[in-house]
Amino acid sequence: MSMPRTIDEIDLQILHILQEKARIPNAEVSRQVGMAPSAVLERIRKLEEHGIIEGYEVRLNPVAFAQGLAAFLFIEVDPAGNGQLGERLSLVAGVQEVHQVAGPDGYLVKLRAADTGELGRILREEIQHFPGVRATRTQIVLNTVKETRRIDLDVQDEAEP
Amino acid sequence: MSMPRTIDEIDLQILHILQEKARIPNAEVSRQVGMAPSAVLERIRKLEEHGIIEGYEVRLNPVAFAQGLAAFLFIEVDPAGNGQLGERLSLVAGVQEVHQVAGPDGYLVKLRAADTGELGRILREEIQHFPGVRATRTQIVLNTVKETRRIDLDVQDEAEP
DNA sequence: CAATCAAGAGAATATTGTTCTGTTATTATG
DNA sequence: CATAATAACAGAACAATATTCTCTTGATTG
Repeated sequence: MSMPRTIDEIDLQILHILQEKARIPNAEVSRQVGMAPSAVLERIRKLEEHGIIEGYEVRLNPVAFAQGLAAFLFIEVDPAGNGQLGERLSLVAGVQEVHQVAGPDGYLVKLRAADTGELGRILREEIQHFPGVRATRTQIVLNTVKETRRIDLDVQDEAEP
Repeated sequence: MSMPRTIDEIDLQILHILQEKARIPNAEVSRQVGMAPSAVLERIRKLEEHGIIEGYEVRLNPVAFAQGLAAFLFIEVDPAGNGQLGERLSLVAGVQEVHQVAGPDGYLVKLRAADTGELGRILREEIQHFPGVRATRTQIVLNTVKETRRIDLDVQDEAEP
């Protein structure tokens, strides 16, 4: 039996194209990488099966949905930590990211709201009452220089998840 | 002259479908919202033209590209602020987000690296030498509970950008 | 009450997605 | 070694989709 092939140059080309514009037609990708559509399709399917491609997303303009304000919260937790806190935080309206972090211990939360009024309300009326929350530090985003999920496709090793 | 229509229920349905799975065929979207493909295509194009849809992205597994470690840096800046710092930070390998924040003033940076060794190297050999950097605080992500860019499509008002 | 325009249905056609088959190169395996 | 198994791909065939066009409708406006 032979191994299922690792990520090669052509895979990287395909992924690079998809990172630029994920809704591009398969036939167009084939043209750009110089292979038959069937071959490209097979590669993309394998990348999906192996969990290297996790999904495809549309990027929406937050301003158009009254979510123009971004903020990061650092939430310091009680020593007798509540295990459900992360889950509860992730359900709050506008919360896009919840990470458990070290140094110092706590949660880092990224959220979006319409304005500072709404942000304050969420903090005061929701998050600060969650059990396990000892203190919160809020950092409001004044200006976003970069915001992406792209991965540099040159420095890669491969490893199946 | 009549106005170019605001975001309505059908637009929200379409955007919701695309947020789930952006590479879904147009014809399938039409079926799900009960409209002709031509009509859905026109709507999607307008959403793109108006900047409500900003683009389509593939989501890759960071582990497959030796970017399994995530960290947030808070970078405190010199009072005599250097205007280029944000740009420089955004060019560092692995950096996915750079936000200028208030309270206290500085930059919040999200970056990915293979491991703590590489992270340390980036901090020591690159970021800490950038002019304008006074101090950095590093928070390493132990566990990510949620990480998305989706927007809740129910609480929306509409507003063209 | 036309004239104008946005919005969409439906048909026509260009293009693409997907499956299938055959070929080649590579790798196990007896 | 020989040969069986497998991965990877091209190319063709067909199914499905994307896209354009035309026509209709309903709303708005001068």
